Amino acid sequence: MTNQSVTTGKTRRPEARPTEILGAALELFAEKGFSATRMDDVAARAGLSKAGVYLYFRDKTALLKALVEEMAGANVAVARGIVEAHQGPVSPLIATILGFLAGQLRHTRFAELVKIIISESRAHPDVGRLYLDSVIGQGLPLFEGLIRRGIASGEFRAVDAPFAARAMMGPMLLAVIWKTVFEPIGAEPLDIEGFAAQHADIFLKGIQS
Amino acid sequence: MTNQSVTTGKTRRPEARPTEILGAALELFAEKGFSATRMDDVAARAGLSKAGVYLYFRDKTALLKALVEEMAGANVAVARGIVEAHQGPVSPLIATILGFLAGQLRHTRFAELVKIIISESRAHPDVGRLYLDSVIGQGLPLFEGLIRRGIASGEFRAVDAPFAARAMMGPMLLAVIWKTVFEPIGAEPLDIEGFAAQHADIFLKGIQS
DNA sequence: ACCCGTTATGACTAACCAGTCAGTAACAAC
DNA sequence: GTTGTTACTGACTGGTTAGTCATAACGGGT
Repeated sequence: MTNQSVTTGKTRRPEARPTEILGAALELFAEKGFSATRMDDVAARAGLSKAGVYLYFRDKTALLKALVEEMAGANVAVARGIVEAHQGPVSPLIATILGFLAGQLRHTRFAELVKIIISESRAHPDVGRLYLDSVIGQGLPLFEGLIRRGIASGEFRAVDAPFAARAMMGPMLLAVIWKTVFEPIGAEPLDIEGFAAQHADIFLKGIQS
Repeated sequence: MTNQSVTTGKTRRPEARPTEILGAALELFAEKGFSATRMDDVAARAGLSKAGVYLYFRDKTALLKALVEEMAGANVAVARGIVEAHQGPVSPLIATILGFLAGQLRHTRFAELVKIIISESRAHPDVGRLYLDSVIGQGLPLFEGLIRRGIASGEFRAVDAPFAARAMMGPMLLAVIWKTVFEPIGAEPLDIEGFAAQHADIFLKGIQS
């Protein structure tokens, strides 16, 4: 509307900046890790100067927080919607969720982001807490509820719901670490979707009544 | 034999140094993380000067490598011994191994070390590779073999052994991350042994034929 | 044509820390 | 004692980089 000027380097496009900067940051964080990424790099890839980045984000950490909020927020909302809308036996839903998660790990930067949070949470506890509150604190109760539903309906035997929910997520975390830590240094690639399917199969048989 | 002088600060004790330095390093790495630990800190806690540390270890990385070799080497050897000596049905052995691992996570710095390897493997790929070769590369085949044994004897159904072995370890990795990443920033503590037991129960029922 | 607020930048600073090196203290041998 | 060797240290260097600031370009409004 307002600004139809050329897309050349030096033009100013205030509204587009934050998105561009976050895009650049996400790419670089995923490629090189958080601490190895210099603010100059982010700026360069976003097409402005380092000082320019600081017009839109207070901190290097603010970049990471924004990325976590963005990705986490979206995913949790989707998951909550699916879970709450679902009727009938929960087993297929659990399998679906695990498959969906596997797809997310393959096709988005979700895995890399989780790995960064794990690596940086000692140096940046607020980021860790943000993830703990907005992803784990939302997601785990959702899964616990699902398992409780299954127990109540007689579909599952009486396992400990918090433990079971964590056991359900464990292998997905392993997939994250495998992909982001060990594949880059030479481990043979893991077929995440196949793995998730096999895990769902074992897990569901394991809690079936 | 040779050196019976006083144990005062400035005396020289060449034989004891490496152990003392590694001990200090392990404590500090576990407390503050690898990059946040300064060589001066390690030196101070070990009771000598920073330059002194460099008489015994080439690098900061060399400290980490030595720690990984030490802890990993020991654990894998034990596991291999137990697995190879075992006769009869493998289910109880798998439960035992998971319980043993849970104990190790609670009572040693194993979890912290794993977390550090995960965090630092981008900046120090040789450490990552060392762990990949000496722990994962040794441990996983061991568990895969166990599962194959169970399948062959009719104890387990025909699951994919590599996937199943990873599904078996996934929740233990989650315990590592929970303890070292989220508990320090305020997550409620996880009863690792209870969790491991519940997981073993689910997992074994899940692969039973 | 000229403002003037907004958007942008180059150049700088301040802090941090792994790793080095020239030199010192302790001990052993004689 | 004196000398040679080993164990050790204080003080320094060099490289790195997040965040700042004074100054410049832009462009819409009049």
